[in-house]
Amino acid sequence: MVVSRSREGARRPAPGAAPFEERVLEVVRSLRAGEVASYGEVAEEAGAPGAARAVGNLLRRGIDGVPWWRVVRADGTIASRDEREQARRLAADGVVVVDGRVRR
DNA sequence: TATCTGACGATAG
DNA sequence: CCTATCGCCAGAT
Repeated sequence: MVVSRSREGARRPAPGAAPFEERVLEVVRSLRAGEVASYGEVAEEAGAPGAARAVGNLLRRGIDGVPWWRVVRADGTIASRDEREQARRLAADGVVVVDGRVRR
């Protein structure tokens, strides 16, 4: 039928779906010690492909109870305000960090 | 509704 | 390896 498909490609939150923020936090909380994901991967997992930047802005607010340090840039570099702290936490997780960059 | 802001990402030089 | 751009997104103004 015709209906107006103007916004056809737009990825709007499915009716009843948890808002962006909650979906993202859920993904981050699912990361276990030793696992590292990029902002882009988290965004995709959360059902918001391309929203990597928005993910960073969300974690930037500093939510507690969320392993924010397990999220790094796509190229493995650390991106938090306290790179030292993030590197320290990653190391505690057993992740190899060399020169501010996650080894893989 | 229009802009501005960034813990992003890909690309070109 | 580094800087400059440009595209994208959700939030805040």
